[in-house]
Amino acid sequence: MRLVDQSANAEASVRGEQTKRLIVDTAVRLFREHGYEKTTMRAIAQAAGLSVGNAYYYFPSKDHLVQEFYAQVQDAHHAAWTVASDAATEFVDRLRIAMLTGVEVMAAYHGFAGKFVKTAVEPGSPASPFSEDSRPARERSLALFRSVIDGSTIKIDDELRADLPELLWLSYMGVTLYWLHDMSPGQAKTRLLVEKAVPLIDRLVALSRLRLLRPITREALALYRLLR
Amino acid sequence: MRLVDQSANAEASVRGEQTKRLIVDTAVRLFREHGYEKTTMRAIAQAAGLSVGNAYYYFPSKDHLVQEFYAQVQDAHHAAWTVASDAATEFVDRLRIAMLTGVEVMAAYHGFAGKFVKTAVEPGSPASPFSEDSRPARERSLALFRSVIDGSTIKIDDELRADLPELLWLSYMGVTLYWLHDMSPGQAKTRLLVEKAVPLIDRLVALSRLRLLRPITREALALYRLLR
DNA sequence: GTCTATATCTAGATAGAC
DNA sequence: GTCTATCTAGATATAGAC
Repeated sequence: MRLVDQSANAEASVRGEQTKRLIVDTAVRLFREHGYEKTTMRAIAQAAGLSVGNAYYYFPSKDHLVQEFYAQVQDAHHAAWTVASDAATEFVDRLRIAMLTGVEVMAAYHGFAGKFVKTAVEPGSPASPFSEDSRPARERSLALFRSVIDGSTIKIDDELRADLPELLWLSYMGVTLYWLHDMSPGQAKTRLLVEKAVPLIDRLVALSRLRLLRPITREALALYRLLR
Repeated sequence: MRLVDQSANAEASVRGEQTKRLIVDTAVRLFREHGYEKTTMRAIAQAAGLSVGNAYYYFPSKDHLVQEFYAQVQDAHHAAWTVASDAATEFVDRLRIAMLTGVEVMAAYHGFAGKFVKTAVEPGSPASPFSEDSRPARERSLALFRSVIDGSTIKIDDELRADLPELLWLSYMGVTLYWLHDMSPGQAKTRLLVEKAVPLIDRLVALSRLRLLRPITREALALYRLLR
């Protein structure tokens, strides 16, 4: 009896997962094809062959569907990074590859990504890159930037080393924010930003080991830890 | 005849200005009292004794009313800064005062300022601090940070000097972004950020004159100019 | 627990009459 | 310039089927 019930529940939740997946895939496809705002909940439901109420049964709001979109971009970034970083051992090369592959996987969505950031920057929003809901995606992204360092031959100040992955991730968030507002053809300015800023970061990391700059590095790091 | 017509037009546009002003004042008051999202266009119109359509005759969207809100905060910042900075001559003091007065005039709106930033970060939004519509407010804010430098006794690298006001303004935008997400009581963490980060900026500005750091300063500045 | 259908609410935005 | 009526779309409520 109990066994049967569990089996029924298991099958039911499998069906539920499939429906959930169907909604996400349809939504993301329509976002891609028509943009975020022009894709209505009614259109998503209709294209998926479901009722609007059913979509809201699985996702409390349209914003929550964006979260799933992030996850897909995240996966694409990870895949592209894994392939492209294979042979690179220099920190400066690995960081450039990490950022450029990130920009590349986002490229197709530049037209409407601006609509997403609206909800992402709002304090308390589940779509915020700093939110609890975003933790899984954030952890994966942080792991990527940890691998940028760990796979490289760079020497890093011991104290900086612990926080560097997070700092690189933050700078990648900054690049993303710039990219959103970058209206140059093919977002060429963002690529230029990466090409030029990455060597600067590389030099700063190296400089931070100098006696002259050590105090200010320590202070900046202490402040960062205090306020994050 | 022509004279009479012009007079009539003038009177009409005066009345128009009054209506416009009435809408703005009512909207900003309601934003203050109930927050942004809970203040509907209907409520604004009703409280002002006008129709919704009339409000839209003067302001193409609710976002455009936010712009007016910014302007008022801007004015308050300028007034507070002028009073508080009077006796300060050290760059580090003046920058701290500029940032802290800014945080103070925004304090009352912390609860709902997060709703504003949603529209402000969207590329192409008139409410963006980088937009053409925001130019007047931005110019006034830039003038404030120019006065931070000009009223001080600090020695600055010649090349840095030209862009420093803009860089300080940018860092103030960063402080504002942190403040939005700062849920500590009284936004104490943001105040701490200002107290600690301002001396760091002060030291960085001083360090940038050193021979050792000059090349990297030049490069960073060149990149900034290229991409802004 | 999964899903449909439909009516309804809310609020930003617009159209057209006066 | 100003109004009323209307549209659109996110979101909710309800009632019921499997």
